Amino acid sequence: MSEKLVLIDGNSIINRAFFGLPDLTNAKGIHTNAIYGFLNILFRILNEENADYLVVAFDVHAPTFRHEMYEAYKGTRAGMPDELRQQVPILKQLLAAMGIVTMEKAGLEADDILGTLARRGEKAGFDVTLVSGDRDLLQIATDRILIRIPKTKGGKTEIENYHTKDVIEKYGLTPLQIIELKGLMGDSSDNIPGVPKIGEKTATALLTEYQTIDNLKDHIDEISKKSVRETLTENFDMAIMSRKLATIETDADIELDFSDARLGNIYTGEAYVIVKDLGFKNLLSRFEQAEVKVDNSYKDSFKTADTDPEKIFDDITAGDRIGLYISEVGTSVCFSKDRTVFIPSSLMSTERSAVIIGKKVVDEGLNVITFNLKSQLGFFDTVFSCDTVKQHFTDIGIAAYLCNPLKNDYTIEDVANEYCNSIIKSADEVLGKRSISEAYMVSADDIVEYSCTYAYMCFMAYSPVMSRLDEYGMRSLFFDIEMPLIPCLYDMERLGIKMIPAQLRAYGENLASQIQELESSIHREAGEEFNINSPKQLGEILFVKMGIPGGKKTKSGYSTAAEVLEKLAPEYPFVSHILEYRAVSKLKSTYADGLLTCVAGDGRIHSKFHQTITATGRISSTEPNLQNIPIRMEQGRTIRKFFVPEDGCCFIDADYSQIELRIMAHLSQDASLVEAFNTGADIHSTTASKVFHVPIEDVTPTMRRNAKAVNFGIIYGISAFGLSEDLNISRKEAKEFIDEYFATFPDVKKYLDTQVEEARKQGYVATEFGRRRPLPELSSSNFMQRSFGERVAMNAPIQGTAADIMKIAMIKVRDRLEKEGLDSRVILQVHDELLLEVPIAEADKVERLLAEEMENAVDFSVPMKVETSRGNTWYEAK
DNA sequence: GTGTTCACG
DNA sequence: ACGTACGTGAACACG
Repeated sequence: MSEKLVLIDGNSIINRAFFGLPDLTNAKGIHTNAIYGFLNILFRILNEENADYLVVAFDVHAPTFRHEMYEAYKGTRAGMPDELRQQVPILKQLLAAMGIVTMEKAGLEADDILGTLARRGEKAGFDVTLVSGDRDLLQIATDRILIRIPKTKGGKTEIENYHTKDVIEKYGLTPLQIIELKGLMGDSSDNIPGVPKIGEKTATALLTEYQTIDNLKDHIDEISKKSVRETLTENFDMAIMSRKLATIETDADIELDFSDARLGNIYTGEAYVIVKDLGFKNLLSRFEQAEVKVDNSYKDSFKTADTDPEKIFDDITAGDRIGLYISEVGTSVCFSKDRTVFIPSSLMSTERSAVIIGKKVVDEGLNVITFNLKSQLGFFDTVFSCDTVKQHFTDIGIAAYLCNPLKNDYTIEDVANEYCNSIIKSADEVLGKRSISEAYMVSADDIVEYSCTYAYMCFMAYSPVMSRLDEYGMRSLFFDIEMPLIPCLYDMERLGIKMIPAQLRAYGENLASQIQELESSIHREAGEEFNINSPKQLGEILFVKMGIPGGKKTKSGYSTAAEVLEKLAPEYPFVSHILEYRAVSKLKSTYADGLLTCVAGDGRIHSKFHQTITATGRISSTEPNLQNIPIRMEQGRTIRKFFVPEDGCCFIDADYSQIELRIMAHLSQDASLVEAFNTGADIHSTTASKVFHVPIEDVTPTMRRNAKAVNFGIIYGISAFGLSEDLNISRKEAKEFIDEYFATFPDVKKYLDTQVEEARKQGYVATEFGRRRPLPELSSSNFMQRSFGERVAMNAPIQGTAADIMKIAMIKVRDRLEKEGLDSRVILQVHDELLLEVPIAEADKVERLLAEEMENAVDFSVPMKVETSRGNTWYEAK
C-alpha cells in the first residue's frame, strides 16, 4: 500500500476557523478561536487519514507575485483582521512544537506550495490528500490526489471530498478546466476579475462545449447569444489574465525532503504547555501523556509527618509566611520551596492543627497563604474577625480573580501554571472522580501529593500574584475589601436561612394542579398533545400549525420568548395560556421543587456565595441561587412567605435606593444629577421633569416611566435600539429621548464617552476602588462585539462600584455587630440588599445601625440612601 | 455539552 | 449593513 502525504492549506483553514467560530479568548485575553478551529480540523483529518507525512503551508504576509499582478490591476488588497493576524504566529509555534513541518516562501502563495508538493508527492508514489477551504485547489485533483474541503454547517464540520471524478460530477468540468472556469467567471474572494457578465452558469456551459478559453476564442463566432459574444470578444485579455491568476503553480522552486515531513508523536510536552496556555481544556487530554515528562521534582519536597506533629509548628516563628491547605484527611503546611509537610488527620486531628495555626496567627502575626480560604474557615475553632483575616490571611485565588475576573473558574493549578510557569496535576487527575473526603478510595501517596500541592502552590504563587496585584494597583481593594469579606460570606453560608418546608410543599402541590389544568386546556386548544416546555415543538404548534404570524428569530427555529408571546397574547388567548403555563411551571420546577431539595437537616437553606465568579465584582449565589427568588409577580413573591427567621427573631431588610444612579452622579460629577439626588426627590420624576421641561408636579406617569427606562439604559450602556425595545417605541423616538437626556445631563455623556475612550487606550475600565474589568471585545473588528465592549465599558464601573460599596458595608456591619456584642447576623445579600436575622430585642438598635453603616460605607458627592423594613417573613420584610 | 427561557439585581 | 440593552444561575430539551 502506498504511503500517504497530507497537505494542509494553513491560511485558508485558519481563515475558515476564524470566521466560523465565535470570538474565543484565553485567560490572558488573547484571541484563540481560529487556532481552536484549526486544531479541530487538524485532529479530524489525522483521525480520518492515516497520514505518514504532513505539511502545513502558509502564505507569506508580504505581497506575493500574484497579488502584485492584481494590485497593479486594481490597487487594493484585502487585509486580515487584527484578531486573526495575532493568532497566526501562535499557531505556527504550536505546529512547530508538535513537530509538524510548516512551509512558506516569499513570492509564493500557500496554494503554489500545496500544488507543487501534491504533484511531487504523487510522482513519488504517495496517495495525497490536500485540505483547504478554497475551491481553487480543485484544479489539482487527480485520481490519486484527493482534495478535501471542510464546511461548517450549523456547528458541525462536514468535509467534501474530490477526486477527478467528483469534480466532474459536481461541476461538469475536469479539474484542469476549473482554471478555465475561474478565468471566465472570476473569483471575488480571490480578487480575480474574470469576464464581466459571465457567471458560473454561462462559463460552465461554454467550457462544456469548447473545453478551454483558447479553443473558445477560435470558435467565438459560433456563439449565438449576442451579449455573451460581445463581452467575450472585448475581454479576452481579461480572461487570459484571470486564468493566469487562477492557475496554481505546480512546479515552484521549493525544497522539501519528504522524509523531514514524516509524522511523529505530535503530543509533545512543548505542545502541551502551549495548548494549556491557550485554554483549550477539551483538547488537553490528548496531550496528557506528554505531561508526565514535565519536571515534577518539587514533589520531592513533600513529606508526611511521622512523629509528634506538634513539633512541626514549633518551627513557625513570628511573621513567617506559610502555605496552608486543610481538609478532612489532614493538614499541609508549606514552609519553603524545599519543605512541605503533610500531617494526616490520623496523626493529629485537623481541628487540633487548625487550633495551633489559629493561635499562631493571632499571637505571632503568622501570614497564611491559602486558596479558597472560605471553604477552610470551618476547621478553625475561632470565628475570625474581618480584621484578623485581613491582617493574616491571603487568598491567592481571590487575588488571581482580581487580576483577571473574566476566567470561568480558578483552580490552584491554573493559578500556579500562570504565575509560576510550572505544570502541576489537577485535582481531578490526582483523585480521579473521587473527592478528597472520599479519601479511603485514594492511595496515601496521592493524598499527600494532592494536599501538599495546594500548600506548596499557595506558597510559591504568593509573590508573583501579589506583584501583579500591586502592578494593577489593587492591593487595597484586595486587603481592605475582598479579604475581610470572606468571613462575611462564610457566616452567610454557615447560618443559612430558615424555611418552612411544609408550606413550600403545599404551595408546590397547588402549582402542580394548576399546571395539569393548563396543560390539558392547552393540548385541547392545540388539538394535539405536545411538550409545552420544548420551544421547538411549541414554535411548530404556534407558528406553523396554528398559523400565528410572528416570524423566525433564533438559529434553531421560531422564538417563543415571553417578549414575543406577550405581543401576541391580547389577540390569541391560547398564547396567554402558554405564558401562564410557563410562569407556573417555572415556579414549580425552579422554586417549589428546587428549593425543597435544598433544605438541610437543620431546616435551613445554606446557599453558597461565590466571590470569584462575576466580571464586575458582584457576589453570586448557587445551590440554590437565593438572589433570584421571585418578587415582581404576586404568585411568585408568595414564596418569600416561607423564608422565616428563627424563633424569637425577626427579619430586617435593608436596601440601597437607586445606588447605581447615585454612583453615576458621583462618577460623572454632573451638576444637575448631583443636585437631583441632593434635593432628595423621586429621581425618575425629577429626571422626567428636567428632560421634558415641565414642572415636577406636571410629570405624567408615562413621562416618569420613560425617564425611568432611560435611567436604566444609561446604566447599561445606552443604545437607541435597546431603549426602543424596552419601551416599545421606534428607534428614532428612543434616540430623541437619549439626546434629550444627554442635553440635560451633559457631564453624564462626557463621563460615559471618557470611559469608552479610556478603555480603548488601556484595555480595561476600573471602579472607584480600583477593581478592573478587562475589555478584550473593544479591539474586535466585529461591530456587534465592539459595541458590546463599549456598553460594558460604560456599565462595569457603575455596577462594579456598587458591588464594592456593598462589600464595604457588609464588612462594616459585621464589625459593628461584633463590637457591640449583638447576635444579629447578615444571612443574605442580593446585590443592593441585605437581609438580617435579628433577635427581637435588638431590632431597633440593629435597624439604626444597619442604615448608618450602609449609608456611611463611602463618602460620595451624593448621599447613599438606605431603606430598611422589618417582618416575620422575607415577604413582609421587603 | 449547548441553546433557550426566565427568575433576580 | 451589521443586530443589542448590564450582571448572574437553574431547569429543560435536544443532539
